[in-house]
Amino acid sequence: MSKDISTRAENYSKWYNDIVTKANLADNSAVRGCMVIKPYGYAIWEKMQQALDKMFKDTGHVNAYFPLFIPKSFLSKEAAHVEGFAKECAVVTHYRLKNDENGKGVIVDPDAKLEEELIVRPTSETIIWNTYREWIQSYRDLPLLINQWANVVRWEMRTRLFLRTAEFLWQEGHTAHATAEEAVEETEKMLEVYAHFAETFMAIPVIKGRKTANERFAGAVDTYCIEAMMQDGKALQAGTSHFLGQNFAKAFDVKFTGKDGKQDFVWATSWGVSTRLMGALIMTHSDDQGLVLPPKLAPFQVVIVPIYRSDEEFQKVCDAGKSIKQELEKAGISVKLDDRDTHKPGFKFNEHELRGVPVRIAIGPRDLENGTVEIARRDTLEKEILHIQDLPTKIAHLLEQIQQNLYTRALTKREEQPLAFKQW
RNA sequence: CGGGAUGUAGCGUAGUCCGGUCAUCGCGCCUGGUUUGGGACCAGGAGGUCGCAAGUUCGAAUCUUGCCAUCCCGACCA
Repeated sequence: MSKDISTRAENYSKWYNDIVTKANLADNSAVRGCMVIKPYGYAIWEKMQQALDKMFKDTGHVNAYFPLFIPKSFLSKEAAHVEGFAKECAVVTHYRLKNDENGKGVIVDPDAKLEEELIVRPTSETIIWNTYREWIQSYRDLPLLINQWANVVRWEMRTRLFLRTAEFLWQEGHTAHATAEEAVEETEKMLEVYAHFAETFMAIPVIKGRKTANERFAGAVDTYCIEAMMQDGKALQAGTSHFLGQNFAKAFDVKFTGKDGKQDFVWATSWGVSTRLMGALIMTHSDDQGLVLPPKLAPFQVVIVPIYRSDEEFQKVCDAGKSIKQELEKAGISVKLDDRDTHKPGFKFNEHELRGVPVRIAIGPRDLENGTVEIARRDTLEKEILHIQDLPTKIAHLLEQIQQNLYTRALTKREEQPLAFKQW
């Protein structure tokens, strides 16, 4: 609550940081610009991954994994690409440490210098297209529709938790096609997938657009993106999909023989979303009480808080809580029973609000007598009393309503924003 | 990478200008008891290289220099 976090009006940036850290999503680490994603934050990311991964697979893609390291020479094969990334690359120059002869600790062993330096991938086009050369000979090998879940490193000067970190998690799709038309179609299709994901799962209305020439991805012919409006009136680029033309095929000499027997370079796309989506999620829905999560991405959708005085009451309300949990789970709702006896109910109420749990159920002795519970929704902070037997259907409905309300609310906010187009 | 600010216990802070029992207070943490429908109360207790490193000085949280980190504004970027 305001006891813990700044308000948006006071200091928007501080409010954002407070939510990330106080809701236990992530923290800065000992490594400059790199964050520790904590279990609760990672659970949200896993939810996003699951939903996206399914959408990728439903559109014909498969997952694979390519190396973290890229030979330096690869990066320079596509001129615009290296131009774009050169300034923010971490470079591996040695492969061994040794004890410092003069004192404590270890030093880099000068004898263990790599013949060719390795770049920690800022993105994987080069290593992937170098590999595709071996995989693609014929039009029969196309299209090649591959996605990778990975971490990448971009040595950013100014970092912010989730929004811009030196290392971040993402997925990168890399597809190869026989024709330009097909590749453009893929680029547009994946942008649609991202837009659909943002609106349906994250409850974030997005605007689809195309980047201008100098905003384009380094090495792309055309860059499409989805942008979302944050509560401070700034737009956040939430996902990009690139039509790469034949740039990388030419750089890595990836040709295929068509039905007509003629050779041609392969057409390419790449597309990605990152842990920055977490930042978008946080900034779009949260309020001065803390995080607000859309039910479809909440690690648990419902929390049950037992209220009791004696040990005997504790047993009774917990038993009731357990059976409610079971009934809700049967209805496909994820539930956590907060049966910690080390914290008071009021403390738990505030904590779960701070962490954005969509629905809270409070159950106490009074409820046991009446066959009711008190439920509270996080988005509006409204409470009502429900009969226990109605819970599965009513809560399922309520969760849908919250999901919808968050979207509508975000859309309204966007429309009310003055046209101050600033970007993160 | 340019401009500005900050760094004292897990968190938030007092003290820094005017060097000298100054390491303050709150939250949190631990123990015991009473509590439990919106962040409980009482009593006791633990916890600190004052960001790091040099320097000035009889003496440095306090002054000087360098470094590191974080935050804000900008440029750049997913």
